[in-house]
Amino acid sequence: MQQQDPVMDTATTCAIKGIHVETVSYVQNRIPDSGQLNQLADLFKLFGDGTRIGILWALSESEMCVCDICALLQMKQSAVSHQLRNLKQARIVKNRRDGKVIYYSLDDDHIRKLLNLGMEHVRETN
Amino acid sequence: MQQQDPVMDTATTCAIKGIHVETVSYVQNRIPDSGQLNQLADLFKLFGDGTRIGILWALSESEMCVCDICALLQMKQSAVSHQLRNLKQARIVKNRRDGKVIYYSLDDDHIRKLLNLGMEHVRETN
DNA sequence: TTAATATATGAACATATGATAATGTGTTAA
DNA sequence: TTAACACATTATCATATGTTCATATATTAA
Repeated sequence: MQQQDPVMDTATTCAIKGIHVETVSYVQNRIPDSGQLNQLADLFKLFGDGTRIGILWALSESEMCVCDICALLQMKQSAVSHQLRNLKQARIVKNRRDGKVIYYSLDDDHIRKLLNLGMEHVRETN
Repeated sequence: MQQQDPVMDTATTCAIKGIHVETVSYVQNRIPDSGQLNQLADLFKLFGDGTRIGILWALSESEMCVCDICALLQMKQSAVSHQLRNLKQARIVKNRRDGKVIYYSLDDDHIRKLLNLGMEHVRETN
């Protein structure tokens, strides 16, 4: 995109007149539809909590059962179970049953990549 | 990690007795400290909102001023400004002033990679 | 200096979210 | 079948979060 001067445009919802019409339409044609953007936001939302990130990072190291995670992260079983449910609904984790025990693991290798890429950014901004 | 049988352990915070001691200590040695995990969660939290994802994706296509974003996403100037502030504090976006206009852009190429990687996952789970 | 524009900020409010307690479900072993 | 265990679910509550309205700040042009 090249630089443009702001121009007058009366057809905006916000109270402001000077928008860069070319930029806006350029971006409009390249941005995903709001459905996909919301799905993407919902995915990241699940990464946006300290305890869930703990669970995910743990599962990226090894398959674990619910009470292993409780012990590791010092959380109540109920809280862990609730979060695992959220993560499973979004297909971020999967599970298998072996007798009374249910083992959880990451569903997809994208998850591991996202964790690592995010951590790279965190470590660089320190 | 090899499979282990659950064992009895009375020193757990949750009410459950059968944890895989080896797994838990294995993971405990590999998981980042809670400070870093929280920083990582805070980063992803900012990606976990539809309007912010819209802003970020837009900025990944082109530098834009505040009112361009308002027009593009049909949002109030105030709402956009608040979110840009959050994104800037986390060094996810940066800005430059040119007269009365302030142009925003992504601060870092990690951001673009995270967006793309996340979208890959979204598209595959559909 | 004053008016107009672009953006930022503060307070208030409604909604979303995560943790908890209590209870329910499913599995195994006695 | 009964008890014990691992996990899931429901309801509730306190807190976090995003948007809005009103107003403040900064820059430019007249």
